[in-house]
Amino acid sequence: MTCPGSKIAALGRFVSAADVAERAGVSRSTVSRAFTPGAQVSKSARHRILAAAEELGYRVNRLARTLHQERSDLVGVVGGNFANPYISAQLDALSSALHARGLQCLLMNTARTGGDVSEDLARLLDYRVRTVVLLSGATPDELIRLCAQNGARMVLINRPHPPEGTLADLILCDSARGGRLAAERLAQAGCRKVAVVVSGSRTSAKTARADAFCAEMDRRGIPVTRWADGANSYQTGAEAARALLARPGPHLGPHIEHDGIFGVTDEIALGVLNTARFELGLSVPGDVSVIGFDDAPISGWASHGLTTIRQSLEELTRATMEAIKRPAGAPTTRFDVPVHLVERHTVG
Amino acid sequence: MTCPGSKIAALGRFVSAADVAERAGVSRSTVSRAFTPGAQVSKSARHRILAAAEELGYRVNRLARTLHQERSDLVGVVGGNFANPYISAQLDALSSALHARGLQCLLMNTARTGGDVSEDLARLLDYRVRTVVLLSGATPDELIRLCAQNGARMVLINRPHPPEGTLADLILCDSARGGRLAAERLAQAGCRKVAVVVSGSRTSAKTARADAFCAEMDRRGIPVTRWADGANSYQTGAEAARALLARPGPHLGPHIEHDGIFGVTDEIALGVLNTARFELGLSVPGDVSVIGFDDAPISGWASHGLTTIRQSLEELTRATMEAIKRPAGAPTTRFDVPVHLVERHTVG
DNA sequence: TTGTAAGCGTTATCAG
DNA sequence: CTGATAACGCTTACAA
Repeated sequence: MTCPGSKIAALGRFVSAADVAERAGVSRSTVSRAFTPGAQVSKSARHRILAAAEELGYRVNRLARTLHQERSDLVGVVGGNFANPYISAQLDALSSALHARGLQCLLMNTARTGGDVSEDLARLLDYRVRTVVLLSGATPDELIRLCAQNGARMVLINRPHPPEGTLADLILCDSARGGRLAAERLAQAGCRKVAVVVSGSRTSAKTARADAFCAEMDRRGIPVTRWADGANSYQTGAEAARALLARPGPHLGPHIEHDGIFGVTDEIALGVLNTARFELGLSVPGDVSVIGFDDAPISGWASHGLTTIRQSLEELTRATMEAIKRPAGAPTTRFDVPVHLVERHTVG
Repeated sequence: MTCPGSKIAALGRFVSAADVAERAGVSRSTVSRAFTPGAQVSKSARHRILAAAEELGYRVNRLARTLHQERSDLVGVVGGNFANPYISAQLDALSSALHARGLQCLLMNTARTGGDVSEDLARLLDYRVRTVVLLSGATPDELIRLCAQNGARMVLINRPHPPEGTLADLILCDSARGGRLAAERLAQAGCRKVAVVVSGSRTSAKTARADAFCAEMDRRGIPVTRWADGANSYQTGAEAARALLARPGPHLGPHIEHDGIFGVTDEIALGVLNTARFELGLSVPGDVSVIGFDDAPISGWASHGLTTIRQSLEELTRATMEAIKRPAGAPTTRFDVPVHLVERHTVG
């Protein structure tokens, strides 16, 4: 730095426009104008102001700026499991897209919270977020009401049965089709007794996937066991595999065996797959076929090669951004994200 | 709802304290007091106010509140690769811990940005974050200066050579020890010619891990090839494996072979591992040993069983939260996160 | 082109 | 216990 007198003076507080105004010898309004895109300021004033701001480390306070505008640049993103291989990829893509659009991502992790979820979510509104995006987890009616009353938009991702009177943009991958595709594929592989592994949660898209799977199997007269317990996690898949694929033996009680398993998320399916292969010593797809849902990046890794139902991350992110970009008063819509079978090596 | 006249009237804008005051028949100040923990309000007034607020869907505007206080509840979290298996786990833990502490997480994804990174990061200050946490990516001097000038704290995670005069809390896992442990383990396995795979980035902790690894190998007289190219990704590991483990043959040019590879992150190491096993048909650890760094959750999966250097996620998160919780004026410190070898099945 | 003044939704101070 | 009133840092008429 060659600017004379530019010794950095840490104020211990945020630099304000008044500080800059004083340094540049203009009024606060002029400083404001210098930072407002379409405003009229003389070249020399702008130059002095920008220099002063640079020296002092001034940045416009967007919190204060937001007090004037009806919408902030804050987008609340809510989820409960950012370590999940698909959700983390989704979050990575979404946060990147938001950033590119000049929007800020206010992240809220609702998992592992003892308290009131609806109170937690409502906290997002304290920051006047323009939109709340629900990636996963519950959708309390309370939040819906709050958003509606405050004119904030909501974007619900993969929530097949949105609460009554919801004022939200819906983004849905075709769970019914996906579940059906999974069933068809296992049937085609010649499975005679199958199972579907869902997490314990009630209202999610996972249930819809499982339902469609069961319906299609029913139609074909193939018996299906429904395992619905635990979280949406690898561990759940592992536990299910131990129970559903137990080999008959003197100490094991009744003989339970399945030759095809559908995990409603890839993480669950990978838990099933690895447990079958490495813990139970089964051949996949020789002894049992496994199919998942999502197509998370790691599912394609050679260590897994999981056959799965893909919901395109690009499409999903594009649709989410479309919804977020809608103007405040626009009517709500619904975006459908296509789904298709990705053939790999875990179904016979 | 049994309240008469409680029909929800969506205002299309955020509900303010003035709205509540009018409905409850009190002044704005009293409304404010009703929402301030230690304040004095009559029981009846509080009751009326809370009821009105509930009906209208009022929430205290923390943006406006922040104008008065010197610190906000916003913590900026910056990273570039949230889909990485270790970073996503870290983000999951951190966001959860922040939430439990009543702090909000303002997430910024700096990857895939064409623009000026330092300008992007500075945008966080526009929201008056009390602290900026850098999970990964570059640390522009510009940002350091800006934070210092504005009295915002910084927390630098695994940035071994912080810029000169940095006013930041440092959180460091013992890269030197980790790199050495990896080298010792490969040497112990009898490796004679090893390689280390780093991503292309310069200033990160990954370089320190690689340096320590090389130094220890040098000391032992074991030749080491350094592959430093591409991103911190699975793909980088895969490409490195193809180059470093190429079998001799007429069309391949010089014979390049290594019997031990250290990937400076688990994601890289997993790329090496899977490519060696499934694409090159090599036995791990029979033909080649592979060791990683991080101990991401998926490294422990039976499909991988990666031997790795673990940096405890719990310790890391705890230290990060400690740093975040420090009061505004507290002197900066340094937290060391221990590191140890996790023995699994990819080193002979 | 610039400055003055009002207002955004809070909280804090100070009378009453 | 409550209500004016003055900040907080900014934007935006309005006036000069």
